[in-house]
Amino acid sequence: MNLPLPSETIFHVIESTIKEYRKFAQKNISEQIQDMTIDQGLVLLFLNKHPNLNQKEIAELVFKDNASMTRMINTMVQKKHIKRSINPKDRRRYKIEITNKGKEVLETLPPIIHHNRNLSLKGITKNELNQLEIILGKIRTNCTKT
Amino acid sequence: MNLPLPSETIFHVIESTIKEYRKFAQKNISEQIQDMTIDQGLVLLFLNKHPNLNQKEIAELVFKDNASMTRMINTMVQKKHIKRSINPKDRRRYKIEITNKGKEVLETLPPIIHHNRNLSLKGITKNELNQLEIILGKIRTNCTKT
DNA sequence: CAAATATAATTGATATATCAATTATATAAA
DNA sequence: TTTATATAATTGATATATCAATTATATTTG
Repeated sequence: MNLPLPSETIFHVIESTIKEYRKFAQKNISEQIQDMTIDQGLVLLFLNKHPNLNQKEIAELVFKDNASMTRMINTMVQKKHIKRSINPKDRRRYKIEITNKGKEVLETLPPIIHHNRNLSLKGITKNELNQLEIILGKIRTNCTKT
Repeated sequence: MNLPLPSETIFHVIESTIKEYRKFAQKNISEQIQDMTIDQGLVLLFLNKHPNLNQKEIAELVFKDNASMTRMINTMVQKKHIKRSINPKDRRRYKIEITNKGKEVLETLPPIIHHNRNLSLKGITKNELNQLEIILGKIRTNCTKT
């Protein structure tokens, strides 16, 4: 069987792209905010917009599993960016709240992220973005529906 | 600043696609081979095609850093899929060789991987793949050259 | 209602990711 | 040739990824 090497496939290109973006974005965040990962930043952004998300829902939004999310939330609580409190309506799930310190950090994030997205998408047309989304969507569907 | 949520961006789509593909591919591998990760499989494929790769070069091909690669090679050595030996021409780098056991596993990999790629790219035209590659390439370049 | 099932979160074990520091060897420059 | 610099790999520390098992609480069903 003449199997192309992994490095010759589209998956390699996809992986390489998202990894470079993450490196790039992380570097720009680290230059302005100490001890903040991209994913922790994303969690703050999601919580800010949707304060009633529980851990499971946040996990899904940032592509983590529940176990990873538990530990990630732990470190964010340690850093006092968020706090956990029991949700009396359903004692299985926590209520996650952004602290004042978390809110301060949150203030500084949007311009950095905006800048990251802008630079990394420079020169790419709306139409190309649409194409990208459609094609990737097909691949994703193939993987989940098969 | 009205920043779109991360889940509304193209990066979310890219990340989601590659993660679903990895899940899908890992599931199909695990069904046939015990205790084998995608990345370990990729390392075997690369080594098979290019036997003179050192750890640093392999790392680059599978998007790991050197530290991760050291540990990954450790576990692959433990599992007796590969072995390390000193390279007399340059005693800083190891010679990595696939063992007979590694070769046996390697035999079973290509059909599985072929199947994974085929299914996940089903219904996607050559032209779409080209588009995908070009657009992602632009993003990647923006991230590395900025 | 009581038993069975489902859900959210945690924990343990092991692997991998990441950064900084270190070791050993090779190569370049004074 | 000695010194300085560069390279390949390792190690330590901490965070995250993943799977399986467990706990606590809710919900469904008989």
